[in-house]
Amino acid sequence: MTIEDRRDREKQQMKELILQAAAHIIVTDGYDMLSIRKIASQIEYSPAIIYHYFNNKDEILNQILLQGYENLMSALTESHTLAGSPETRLKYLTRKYIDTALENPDQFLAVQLNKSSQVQNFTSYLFEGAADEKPALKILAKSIEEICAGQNVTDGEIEMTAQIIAASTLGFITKLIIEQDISAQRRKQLIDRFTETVVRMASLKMEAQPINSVMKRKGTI
Amino acid sequence: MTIEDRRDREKQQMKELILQAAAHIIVTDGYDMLSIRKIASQIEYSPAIIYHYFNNKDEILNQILLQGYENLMSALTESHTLAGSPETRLKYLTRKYIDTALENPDQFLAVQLNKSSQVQNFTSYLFEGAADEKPALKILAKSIEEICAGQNVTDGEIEMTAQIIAASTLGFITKLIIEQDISAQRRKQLIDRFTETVVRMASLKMEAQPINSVMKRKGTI
Amino acid sequence: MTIEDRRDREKQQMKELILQAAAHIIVTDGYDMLSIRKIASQIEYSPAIIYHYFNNKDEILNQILLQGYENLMSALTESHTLAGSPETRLKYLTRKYIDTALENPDQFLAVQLNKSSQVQNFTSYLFEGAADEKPALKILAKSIEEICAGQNVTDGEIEMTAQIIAASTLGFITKLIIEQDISAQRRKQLIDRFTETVVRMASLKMEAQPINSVMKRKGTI
Amino acid sequence: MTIEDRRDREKQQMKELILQAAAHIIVTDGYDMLSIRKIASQIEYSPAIIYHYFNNKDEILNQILLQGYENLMSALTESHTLAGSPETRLKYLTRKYIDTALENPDQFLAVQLNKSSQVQNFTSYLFEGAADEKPALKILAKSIEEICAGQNVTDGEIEMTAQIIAASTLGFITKLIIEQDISAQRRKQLIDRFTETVVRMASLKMEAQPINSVMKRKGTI
DNA sequence: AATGAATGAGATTTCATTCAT
DNA sequence: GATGAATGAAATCTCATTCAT
Repeated sequence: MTIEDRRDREKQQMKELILQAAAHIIVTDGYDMLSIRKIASQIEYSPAIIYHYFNNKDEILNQILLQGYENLMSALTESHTLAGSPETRLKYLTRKYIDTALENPDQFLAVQLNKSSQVQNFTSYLFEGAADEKPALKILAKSIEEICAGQNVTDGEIEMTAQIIAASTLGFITKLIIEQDISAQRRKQLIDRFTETVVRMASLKMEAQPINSVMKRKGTI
Repeated sequence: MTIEDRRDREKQQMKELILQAAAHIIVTDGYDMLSIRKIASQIEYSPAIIYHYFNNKDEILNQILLQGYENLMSALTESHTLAGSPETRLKYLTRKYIDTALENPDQFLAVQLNKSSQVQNFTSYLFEGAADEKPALKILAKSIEEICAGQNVTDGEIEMTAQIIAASTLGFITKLIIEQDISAQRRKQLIDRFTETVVRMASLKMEAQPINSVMKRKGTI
Repeated sequence: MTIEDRRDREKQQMKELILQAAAHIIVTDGYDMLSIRKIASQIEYSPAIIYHYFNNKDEILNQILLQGYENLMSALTESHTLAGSPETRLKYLTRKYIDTALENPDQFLAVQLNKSSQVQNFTSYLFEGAADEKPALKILAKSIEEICAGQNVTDGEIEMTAQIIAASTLGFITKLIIEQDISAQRRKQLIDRFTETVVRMASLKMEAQPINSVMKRKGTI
Repeated sequence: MTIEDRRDREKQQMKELILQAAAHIIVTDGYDMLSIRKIASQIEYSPAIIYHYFNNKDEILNQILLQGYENLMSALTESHTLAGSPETRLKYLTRKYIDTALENPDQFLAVQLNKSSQVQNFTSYLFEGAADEKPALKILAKSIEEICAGQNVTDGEIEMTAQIIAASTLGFITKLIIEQDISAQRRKQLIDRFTETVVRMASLKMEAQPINSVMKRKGTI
C-alpha cells in the first residue's frame, strides 16, 4: 500500500500547489484574471497537466473558495471558547473574524460575494433557522444570547440580530478591502470602533433607557 | 429642429437600450461575463453598431455604474429633508436606501463593490474627513448628530459611526441580494430589524445605562 | 447652363477637398493608415458622403497618386526648357526633381513604389522604347544626348543611361525620405554630390578623355 | 535527448513554415495585407496555433526582415574577399547584391523600404560616419577607395560616394522588382549597364584624366 | 506523470460600404 | 447633397480544453 500512499500524497501535494498558485493569482491580479495558463506558468508546468488533477477551471475555483470558508470557520470556532465576559468575547470574535478575512482579502470577497448556489450552500445565513444550521452563526447567536441573558428575548430575535451583525461585519470588511488607500492607523481605529458597535447591536433591550435622553432632548419631559 | 430632436431621442433610446441590455447581462451572468457580443445579440443588432453609440466597452460600464450611483444619491438627498424625529428620519433614510438599492440589485453591487479607482472616487467613504466631502455620508452624519444632540460627541466619532453604519448597510444589502432564496416576508422582517439596529448603532452615548443591566447580570451590583 | 456649371464647380471643389484630406493623412500617418472614416472626420463630413464623389477608396487613392505624378512631371517639363550647358541643365533637372519629390515625400513614395498596373502605366520606364513614350524619360534622354553630342552613342545606350539615372535618383530620394534623422545640412551635401554624380553617369564615353571633351565643348580648350 | 531534438527540429520547421507563408503573402498581396489569418489559412492551420510559435504579428514580421537583411549581408561579405582589380570587384559586388536581392524581391523591398526605427537601425546608412558603422557600406567604401588610390580623395568623399552608390543601387533594384513586365533579357542588359555605371560613379577624380590613372594602375601604361 | 501541439470559440475593435431618409 | 444607422467581414489576440505521445 505504501506505493499507492506515496502516489496519493504526491497527488495531493500537486493539487495543493495548484490551488496555492491560483489563490495567489486571484489575490495579486484579481479574481477574473485567473486563467489556467497563468496557473501553469506560475507553477512552471504545462497547462495540460492541470487537467490531470482537476476536471476544469471551476473545480479549482470552488476548492479555493471552500478553503477560504473553512479558514474563516476555524478562526471562529477557535476563538469562541475563550474566557471573559460575553461582550469581551463578542468583541474578540468579531476582531478575529475581521483579521482572518483581511489576511486573504480577495479570497474572502471571492467567497462571501459569490452567488453560485454551490458556494451559497456554505455562506448563506439569512434564512430562518440559520442559527441552527450554520456553525458560525450559532457561535455568534450564543454570544448574543449570553449578553441578553435574563432579558425577555426570543430565539428568533437573537437569530436575526446575529444575522444582521454578520451581514454588517461582511459590509465593514468589504469596505476595508475595497478602499485601498486607508492607512493602517485609520483601519485600526475603524476596527476598534466597529467591534464596540457590534456589542451595541447585540444589546437588544437597551431601548428602555436611551429613549429618555431622546425625549428629554425633544422637550417631551 | 424636430428632425434633429427625433434623432437625438432615438439615439438616446438606443443608448438606453444598450445600457439596459448590459445591466441585464451583469445581473444574469455576472459582472465579468459582459461582452459587446452578448449585448449585441441581446438587442439583436450587430456588435459593430454598439461602437456607434459608445466608444468602447468601458464607456458602457462606466455609464452603468454612474447611473446606479446617481440613482442612489438622489434617493438619499430626497429623503433627508423629511420631518419627524431624527430617529424616524434615520430609519426612513436607511429604508429608502435599501429599497432603492434593491430596485437595481446587480447594478448596485456592480457599483459598490467596484475596486477601480475611477469608481472609488465616487463610492469611497472610509477615509478621515469623508463626511465633509461625500454628500451621502454627510446626510447620514447629520442624522446621527441630531440623535446625539446635547451629548458630548466629537465630529470624529460621528463620522466614524456614519461610516460604520454605511458599511454595515452595504453588507446587509449585499447579503439580501446575494442570498436569492429569501422570501419577501423574511426580507421585510430583516429590513425592519435592520433599520432599528441602525438607530441603536447611532445612539452613541447610551452605554451609560445598558451597562447597569450587564453589571446586574454579572452580579457586580 | 450656369446652374449646372456651379454644381460642377462645387462638386469639383468637394472632390479636391477630399483628395487633399486623404493626401494629408497619407503624409501624416502613413500610407496604410488612410481610411474613409479618417478622411471624413478630417473634412468634417460623414463617411457616407464621400461615396457620393468617389466610387470607393481605391478611386481616391488613384487620384492622389495621379496628382502626385502629374506634379512631378510638370516640375520636370518646366525645368528642361532652361538655358545653359547640358550638364548644368541636367543638374538642375535632377535637383528640381528631388526637390519636388521631397515636397510631398509620402505621396512620392506612394506613387513611385506602387505596383498596381494602373499606376505602373504611368510610372514604369525600364522597358525598351520607354524614352519615346515617357515624357520624363524623354527629357532626361535629351539631356544625356546633348552631353554626349559628337560621340558615337546609340539611342539605346542613351535610353538605358536615362533609365539607370532615373532609377538611381528614385533610390536616392527614397533613402532621403526613409531615413528621417538626417540633418538638413547633410541632406543638402548629399544632394549636391548626387547631382554631380548624375552628370558623371550621363557622360557615357568619358572613359577616353572625358573631361577634355567636356571642356572642349564648353570652349575651355 | 533525441526526442527533444526532434521536437526542436519540428518546432523550427514549423516556424520556418510560418515565416515562408508570411513572406509569400507579403510577396503576393503586399506588405500590409499580411494577417495572421492569411498565414494560418495558407499553412492550413488555425490562427491560434501561430501564437504558439510567435508571440505576436510583429515578431513574425521582424523575423522576416532580419532574415532578409542577414541574407543580403552575407552575400556581400562573402563576395568582397575576391581577387581581381578593384573595378572588377566592385562590379561583382554590385551584381551579387542585385542578384541576392532579386532572389527574394518582396522581402528585399519589405526590409529596405521599411521606415520603422527598429528596421532602420539596420538599414540606414546615409548619416555621416556610416562607413565606419555599417559593414556593408564599409565594404563598398573600401572598393571605392582602392579605385581612387593615389588620388587626393578624402574619407568623407569616399563615404558619400558609397552612400550614393548604395542608394542608387537600391533604386535600381526597386525598379527591377516593381516593373514586373521586363523580360529576362532586358533585365540582364540593364544590370550589365548598371554595374558599369557604378564603376563610373566610383571613379571620383576621373575629371582630370580618369582612364589614364586606371590604366596606369592596371599596368597598361 | 507530463507535455507540446492544436483547436474552436470568443474577446474587442476597425473598416469599407450600403441605405433609408 | 448629406447624414446617421447599420452591417458583415476582418483584424489581433486569449482562453479553456483535448489529445497523441
